[in-house]
Amino acid sequence: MKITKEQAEENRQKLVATAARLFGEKGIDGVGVAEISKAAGLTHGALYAHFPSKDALAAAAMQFSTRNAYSKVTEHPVTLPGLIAYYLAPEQRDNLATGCPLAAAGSEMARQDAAVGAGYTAGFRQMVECIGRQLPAGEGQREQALAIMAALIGALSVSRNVYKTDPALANEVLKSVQNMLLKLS
Amino acid sequence: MKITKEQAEENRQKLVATAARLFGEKGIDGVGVAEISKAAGLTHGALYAHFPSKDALAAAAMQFSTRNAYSKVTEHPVTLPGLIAYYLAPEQRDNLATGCPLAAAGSEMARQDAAVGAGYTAGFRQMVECIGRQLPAGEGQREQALAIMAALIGALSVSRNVYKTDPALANEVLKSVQNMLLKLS
DNA sequence: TGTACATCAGTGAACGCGCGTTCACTGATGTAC
DNA sequence: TGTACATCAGTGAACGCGCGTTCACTGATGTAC
Repeated sequence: MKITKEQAEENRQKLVATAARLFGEKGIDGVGVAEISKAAGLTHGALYAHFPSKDALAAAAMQFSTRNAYSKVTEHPVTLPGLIAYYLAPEQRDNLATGCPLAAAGSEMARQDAAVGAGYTAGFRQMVECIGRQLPAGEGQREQALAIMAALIGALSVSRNVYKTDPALANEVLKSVQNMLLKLS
Repeated sequence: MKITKEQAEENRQKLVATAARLFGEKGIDGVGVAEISKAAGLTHGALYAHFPSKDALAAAAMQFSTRNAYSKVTEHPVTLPGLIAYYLAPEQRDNLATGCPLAAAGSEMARQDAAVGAGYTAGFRQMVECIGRQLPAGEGQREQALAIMAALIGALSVSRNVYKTDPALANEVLKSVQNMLLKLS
């Protein structure tokens, strides 16, 4: 049963958004095409009408996630302390689905399709530039922005990894990195 | 064909060491029991004579990895700048197999068996204490150690994720975090 | 020390299952006349 | 505007494959006598 072009485009976007959410929650290798399609209200066959493979969908989902995360960070007037506090809030840690995909990705990028890794890198660069704009111009500006972004990602990642075993430690990690980064700026 | 107790114990250790290496390289969900057993010179059936499940093996491998990483860091007299430089050397990034399991784990701990997560947390605590010992005693000692360890893990993780797409950026990340941490101490 | 036998680490075929992908088919949409 | 037909998004059964796990079996080891 063919449907309108508008409906088809809507379905495509639903697939990407659903995939982005589920990949964030369970990792790319942790969700199957059947689960994604079903959650988007379609069958897996339909997915292959829009994307040639799961890898292609993963690449689209990564772009979607990073664009989303970036616009969420920049939609309000940003200050660096505000950005750090927002990024390291416990709610960010507990919200894998729509949180920052750079932290959710863990180390699995190395094992993914090249296009997915490229999306990650592009998203990382964008965030680094955003942070750089909040720093005083000068020689160490870009370097400091890189270090801050890496520390933010590390804090969120570690906090998530220890959370199940030791929630108090997970909170300590977030707080510690936040204090370290605030002292720097 | 039964073998000596010594040989059996040796096989068990070989299984754990091989699993630790392969899990580090490809992630726990990225390697099968058949591949691990074969690489250890056994069949998958033998694995189940030593461990009740793949999860149990993963937990043993995580303990093995963290113990290994810790002793590698502490076997030489440690200074904080030396530890940071060692941890953030490009060789560390390129060596997934025997590198720090805390960084290799990415964010996949949340989806693993509780025992594996507990091993991660124990390893993290141990490293934090090791760093803390190099810091001046005082109120912020533990907090600073936590932040440094999280930043180290983030740097390595991000560097690995962007490496395939942009090796120069990957090196910049390591260097930036190293400089940031050295300035602190 | 020599013999009979129980133990159990290791083998390899088999299990059910979920994976990513393919494909013949459907039928409303969009188009050509 | 009305009719005939090509298009193609979506369906759902089927594919081969690798996964974690089970199990009947093997045979040298370790032990009891």
